[in-house]
Amino acid sequence: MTTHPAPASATENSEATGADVRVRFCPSPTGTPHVGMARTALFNWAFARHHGGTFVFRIEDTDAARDSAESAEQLLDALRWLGLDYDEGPGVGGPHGPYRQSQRREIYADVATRLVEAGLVYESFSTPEEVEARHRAAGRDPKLGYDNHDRDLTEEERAAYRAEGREPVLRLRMPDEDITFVDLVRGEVTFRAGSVPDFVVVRGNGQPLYTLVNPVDDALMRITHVIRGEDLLSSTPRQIALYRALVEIGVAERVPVFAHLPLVLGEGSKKLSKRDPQSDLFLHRERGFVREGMINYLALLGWAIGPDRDIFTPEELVSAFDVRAVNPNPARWDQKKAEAINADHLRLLPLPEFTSRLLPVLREAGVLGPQSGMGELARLEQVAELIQTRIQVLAEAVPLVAPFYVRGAELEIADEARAQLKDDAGAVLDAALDALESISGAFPQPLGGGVEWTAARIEQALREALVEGMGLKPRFAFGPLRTAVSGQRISPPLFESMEILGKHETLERLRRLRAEV
RNA sequence: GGCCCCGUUGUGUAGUGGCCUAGCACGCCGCCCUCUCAAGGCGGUAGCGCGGGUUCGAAUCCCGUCGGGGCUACCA
Repeated sequence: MTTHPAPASATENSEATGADVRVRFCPSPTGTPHVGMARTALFNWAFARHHGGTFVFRIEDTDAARDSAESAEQLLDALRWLGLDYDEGPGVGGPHGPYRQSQRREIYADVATRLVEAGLVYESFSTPEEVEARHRAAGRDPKLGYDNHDRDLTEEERAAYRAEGREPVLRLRMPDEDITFVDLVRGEVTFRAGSVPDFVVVRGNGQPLYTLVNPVDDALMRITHVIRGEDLLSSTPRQIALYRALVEIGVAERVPVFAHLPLVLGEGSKKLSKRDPQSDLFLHRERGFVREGMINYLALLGWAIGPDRDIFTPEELVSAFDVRAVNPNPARWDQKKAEAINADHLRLLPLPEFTSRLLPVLREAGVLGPQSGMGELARLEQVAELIQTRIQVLAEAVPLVAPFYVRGAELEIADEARAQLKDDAGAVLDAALDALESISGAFPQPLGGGVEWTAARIEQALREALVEGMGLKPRFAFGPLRTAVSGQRISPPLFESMEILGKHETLERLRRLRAEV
């Protein structure tokens, strides 16, 4: 853990440390939610909640060509699923709204005008081709980027360009000095003077760009800490420069504190791409990640709660989270570890809760109908108890639970289960049938007693008949029964399954397989 | 190419000069338990990128080097 000193200057950096902390999550609605994005949201949320501060959600939909309403809807869905509640944002409002950038055009236009009037931003007419040509002519690398050529154009020169029909972009004049800031994750970071060219803040058509809009909104929304991905680290000097300009014209109070989170990598040390299915948050949800498991694993991508521990609840994350303790090195998405963490959380759920998490998954899979009666739900809880330690993600419950919700006659016997049957399968089934017939299938009596069809009783009878009676090894004795009862090679515990199914159903399944061998 | 970031077992991490013959978790391997599969228990595998320094002592500090990554738009 590295702890960095508090920022020195009050005007350059926020001193907020308590309830005055304000952070934001501000994705642009392009595509489906990404796990890296989810982690960024999570850390911002945890930081705000830890300090008792404010978590702002803002939608950066300034790119009409790529943004979509469906994507914005998915963002909301993702935050809702993870339980990352925000204090200000779309739907809940707040004192600094609106919280969709597409509704803030006038604000940006106004700020741009003031920036121009203050001489902090200037009109630039150069085309990329002209810039490159000048670099070549001067013997410089043509890929250097903008050359600050239009910084000091005279009124006449500008008029001449306009006469050609050119529409200028607006560029921010970068300061002629090193830009240094203290990153909460990385410590002091310095960008050399002159390494960042003057950049465009407003397009030729008057549309403001991210480079303007993002810091302007952060300033107006009084954001104190900017916590975001490392991919934005290199744009920080530009934002600081713009921030200083905003302070100068009275739009911003101060430059916020920055914290750049490590990237989330995919296989082979490349940034986890949106194309990679593992990056899709909803695919994991569909697989049966629960919110607690996803949050836990996401938090582990760059942060640790303690030396000998990695399972914790969202509440524990909030109370322990410290962005300064986030590791700066990139983290790889490890599906196996993610599922193992999720499995731990499944086991931590109280049985009734675990059962109700299973419900939508089973309905979606068609195992259960859209409506369930009391009896069906009661049985589900019994089955759930048997599988709670047997699955890592909810979707894995489907094949284990399905056999309990079909009638014996419709039970499909899987090939691999049938393949395990030996020559003695018929004899084993006969003996089992015989042994089980003698057990009463009576339902439990209210005052106790009458309960004979229990796992313990079933096991006892079967062991006597097959293991002791026929001299079979348990594994071979019960194999055919498992195939008959579940139709699967792998199933929840056999005797408990029989108990849940009841005597009638159990015997029917045994008889049915008996007839086929 | 330029600018910036990063470098502890396969993966995620603990580690802030002696507690480190480097801890934990996932993975993998083996054993135990066992009606299958899990869970659980026990054990094993594997790491400080490299080279110099500073120091009585370095994973920890410094320098260099190598490697990986990000950004380099009138996208965000």
